Amino acid sequence: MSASKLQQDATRTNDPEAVRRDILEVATREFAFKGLSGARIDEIAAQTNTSKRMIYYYFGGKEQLYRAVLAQAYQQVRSLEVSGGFAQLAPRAGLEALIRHSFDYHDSHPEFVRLVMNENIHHGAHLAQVKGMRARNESVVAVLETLLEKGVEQGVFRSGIEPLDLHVTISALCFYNVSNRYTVKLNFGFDMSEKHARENRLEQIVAIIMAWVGANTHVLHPLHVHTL
Amino acid sequence: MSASKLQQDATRTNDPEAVRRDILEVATREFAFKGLSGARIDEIAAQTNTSKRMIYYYFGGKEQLYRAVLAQAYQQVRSLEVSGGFAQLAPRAGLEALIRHSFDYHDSHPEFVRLVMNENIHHGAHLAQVKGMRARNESVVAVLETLLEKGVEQGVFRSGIEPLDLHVTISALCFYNVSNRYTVKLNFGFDMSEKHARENRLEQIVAIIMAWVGANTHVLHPLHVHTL
Amino acid sequence: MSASKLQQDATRTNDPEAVRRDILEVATREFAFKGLSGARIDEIAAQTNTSKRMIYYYFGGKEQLYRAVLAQAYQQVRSLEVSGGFAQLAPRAGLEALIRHSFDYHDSHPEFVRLVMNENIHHGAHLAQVKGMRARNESVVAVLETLLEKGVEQGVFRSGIEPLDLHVTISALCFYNVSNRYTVKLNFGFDMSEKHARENRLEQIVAIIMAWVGANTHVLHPLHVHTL
Amino acid sequence: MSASKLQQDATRTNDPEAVRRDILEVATREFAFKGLSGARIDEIAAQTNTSKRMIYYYFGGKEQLYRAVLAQAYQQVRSLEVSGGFAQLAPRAGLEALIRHSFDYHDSHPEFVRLVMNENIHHGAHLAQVKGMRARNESVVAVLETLLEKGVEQGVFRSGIEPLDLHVTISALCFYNVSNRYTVKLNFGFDMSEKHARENRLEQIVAIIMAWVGANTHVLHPLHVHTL
DNA sequence: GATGAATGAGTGTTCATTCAT
DNA sequence: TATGAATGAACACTCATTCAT
Repeated sequence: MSASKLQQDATRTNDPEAVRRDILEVATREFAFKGLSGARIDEIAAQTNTSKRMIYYYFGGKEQLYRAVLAQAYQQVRSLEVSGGFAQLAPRAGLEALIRHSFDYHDSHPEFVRLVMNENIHHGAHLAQVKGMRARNESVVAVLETLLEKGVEQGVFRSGIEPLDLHVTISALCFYNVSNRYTVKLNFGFDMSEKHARENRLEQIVAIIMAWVGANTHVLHPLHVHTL
Repeated sequence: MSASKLQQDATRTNDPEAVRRDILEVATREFAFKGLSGARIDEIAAQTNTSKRMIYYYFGGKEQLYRAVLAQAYQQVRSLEVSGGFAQLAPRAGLEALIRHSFDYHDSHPEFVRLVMNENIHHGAHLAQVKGMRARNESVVAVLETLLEKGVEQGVFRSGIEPLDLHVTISALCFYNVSNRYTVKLNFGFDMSEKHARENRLEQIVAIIMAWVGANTHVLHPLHVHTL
Repeated sequence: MSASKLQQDATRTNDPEAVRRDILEVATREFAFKGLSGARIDEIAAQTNTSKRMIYYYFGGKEQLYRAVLAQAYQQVRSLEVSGGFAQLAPRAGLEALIRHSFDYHDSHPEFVRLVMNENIHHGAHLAQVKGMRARNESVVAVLETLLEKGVEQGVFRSGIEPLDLHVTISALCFYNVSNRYTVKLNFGFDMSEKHARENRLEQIVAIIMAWVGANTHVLHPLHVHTL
Repeated sequence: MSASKLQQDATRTNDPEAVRRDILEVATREFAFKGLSGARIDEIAAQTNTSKRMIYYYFGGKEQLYRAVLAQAYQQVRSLEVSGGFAQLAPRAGLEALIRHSFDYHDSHPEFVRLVMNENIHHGAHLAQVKGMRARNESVVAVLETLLEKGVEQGVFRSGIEPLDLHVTISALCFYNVSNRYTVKLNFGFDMSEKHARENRLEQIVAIIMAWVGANTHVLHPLHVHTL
């Protein structure tokens, strides 16, 4: 019995959850690559083991499928972050581990990064309709809060840094390294996706954030020089 | 008053350059909002003073219009950066001014930010066809190089920081603050576009970078804790 | 039950092959009448029992539909010629039968003639992309070759005539009688499509070719008088 | 002074007849190549020394330009045929000379051939509106009539052949050799436009017609074998 | 649940033609 | 007389979605 035959049988063998997963996986790739309006239902269906009709059967339509993709993508990030156990580590070690984890996650999930870009292009219109976003995300900030508090107590972090600001800083640096790969390559001829470049950049990001949150950092008064 | 002067004042301006600008302006907005495939030529035309037909007369097609929009957007950023005269300032003052300028530019040109996001979603396929990108961009890195060199010489910056890495760091922090506004809002309920939040974040970004490049920063050895 | 009701039912009868045939038939007429660029997909669709959308579903596009029409038109001619059984007849009878068949086919298939004209106007660009043309056509020449060989052997045909030249001669005379009907009518007021004219012309064509291939024909040395 | 400059001046130097000729020449090429609906006014204008506006100024529109092209093409053929002086020659010599002339004319004017094909595709709709077609053409038939009459009188041609039938036969054989070049090439791999093939075919055509009209030709009774 | 066929509203694009100068 | 800009109607083609079986 051939492989394709087996696959066909597998689909026929009435595993609704497998069908859902199959569709979702293909759709994630397509939406990440081409955006909501750029992706084609026909192309998604063609890459699936099922037919186009099933997409409508299981998800209802293109937009709903897109939302399901979004929800699933976010669910994965956050669940990993919480279960990382960073809060239990020593402050510096915990923060650094969290940074490294964030960097790696973005690096190994470019589709997630592109989906988030897409949502921002669309003003978050679709993410807004995905339930439970807020709750899922706030746990990450809680972890950072714990680490910051312990760090300040132990004298290794300076005070005055908001957990959310720290999260945004980490995200910004990790996100950009994946999100803007193509334009950076075209504008400067520098390939941020190369192994060496990625390793290098990770150390830089750790250094940047550690320098900022470090207790011994002299934060000089900004000069407020405006030239425009 | 000359005849041509009179006609310029007339209602039917017959100014090809103005028509081009009109189309380009509307198209920039539409493409930034909806992406290449999401934007509609009909809708763009409807918002112009001309007809759909003229878009084809002036630009040739949807993709070419998109490319013209991209090229113009990049041209504006870089020309401002170079003419900023940052290289002539004292190292710390120059760098800080450049950061503030970058932040302000991203903040006041969200369409540019979205266009860049879009290009990255499409793997830079269209930007690749816009000529002269590389040359335009390298001047920014040159400015940073000058400032870094002078700073190290004067003992206010530490050595070992690559100009391009510094540029990427500045960009990442400034870019993200605009690009990811919507998802941050939805995920954390925090509005990064509010006046107070923006002012606050700018000072943070300056502090982050200054702490990193500062000569007196203790860069501790990374701990290399991997949790994944 | 009304006529339109009947038609609607016919379309619903879910017979893909019938839909294909329907489209192909209408398209043949339209392309023959107006050429590739002159024909309109909308008009073709309007004359079918299906919609414009289905033309794309079944054929992919205008050019592909045109090619399908071409391929089908050629398929019909050749299949008839081969199955004519001319090669089995006595040389003179076989040749004459083939001429009469060729004349009748052109006469009763003016769309085929016009499609061929069209292809020649376009330098055969589309026919070149239809597969299996060469193989289909060479069988006709083989039939003529058999007849000529037998005829020379039996002393009823003169030697030295190439099968392909004979085919071209037959084709030229039969083709022109249909292809150039309109210009001949306008230039000389003579209607070649009238029953009497057609019957008359067929006998002439038979006579012309028989006179040429006949064993007893005195072929005089050409005079080579050039007047230009 | 550059070549293009000279040309531009030539156009500017107010020679309306030269402008007309220029447009007509380009249009003949384009219409012959692509047919009426396939040809583009923009492309014709681009190949001209003048602008698109001038085509409308001189000819009124696309269809009228097409008609002007048609009229001019026919004018050239016929004027050459009449002035050939074939009627003054001995019957056989005159007929042969006329055949050779006709072959050469078709051979060296493929655009004319294609224009005629085009007209036939369009049912002669446009040629019908060109005045004086009938008168121009009947002179050719008159020449053939004279030759046939003299030939029968002198015993070198058999009687019973209509001048117009003879004309149609000559035309058919000469026309097809140019008109159907592309399909013959694709269907049989035989290139009728090669020098050797053309020379060969001309002698064949002369032989075919001479055999038919010759006084000594035995025209056998047709067998009337129908196989369809 | 599953499949190929069908659909209508829309989407980018082209074309002959005319206007303003 | 000549030129670039402008126009609207038409044209080929696409897409998400639904129907019949």
